[in-house]
Amino acid sequence: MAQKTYSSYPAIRERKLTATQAQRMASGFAALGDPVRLRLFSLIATAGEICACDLVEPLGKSQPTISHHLKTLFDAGLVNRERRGTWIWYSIANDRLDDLQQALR
Amino acid sequence: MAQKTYSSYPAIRERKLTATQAQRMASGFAALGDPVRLRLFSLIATAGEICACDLVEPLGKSQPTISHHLKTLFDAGLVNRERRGTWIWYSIANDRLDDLQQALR
DNA sequence: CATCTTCATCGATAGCCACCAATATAGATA
DNA sequence: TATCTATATTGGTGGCTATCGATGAAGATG
Repeated sequence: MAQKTYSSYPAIRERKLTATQAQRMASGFAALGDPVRLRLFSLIATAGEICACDLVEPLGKSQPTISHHLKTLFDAGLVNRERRGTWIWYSIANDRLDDLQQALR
Repeated sequence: MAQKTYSSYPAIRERKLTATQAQRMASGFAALGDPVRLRLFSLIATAGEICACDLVEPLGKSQPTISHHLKTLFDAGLVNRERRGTWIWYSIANDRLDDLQQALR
């Protein structure tokens, strides 16, 4: 079972956020705040898991640009990454996504 | 009853996003992707409605900076704004927030 | 080892953004 | 009209970020 690296947040409508909570939440939403990353995220999510090699062509961006965005998603804790031989497979970090979703409840 | 300006999005785990959907969603998450704005949003949400004059001091930023962030939230469709005499009152745009929350379902 | 493929990193550029001081705008009040 | 208060806008600066071409690193294969 996957490790949970981020703690849950209070519902934004119910409690005032501390500066620290806001910082962590913001890093997640900022990662989702780019259309290329959202589409990457959606491609990964609907595929279940997917090779990075299949994420370059659909968005019409260069390979370094896609790699950069995947790193941003990974650093924000939103996706998992696993090397299998030559290829790297991405999947959604469901706990992190759920935390962000619950924060907007 | 409030007008709904933004349409709902598909659940990000279920369907691939089009470029247009990703663009609109991203504008919402980008607005939430800053700790100062998240704390403003949380202050507004927990208050129900709140005067802009009460949003400057809690965050320790200048009045123009707070005004700038409030404009960003407003332009992203996340908050409502209403003038009452000298003061301006802010409240959460619940439909827009719900749409973003449901997108992460 | 030499080579091929996949992916990440580097270096550079252009555009965007957070922030503040100063100023403008608009409503209230006298 | 003159003045006060609340809020927005302007102008400027420094820092971040999206993007790409070129290059590097790491695994696979012969």
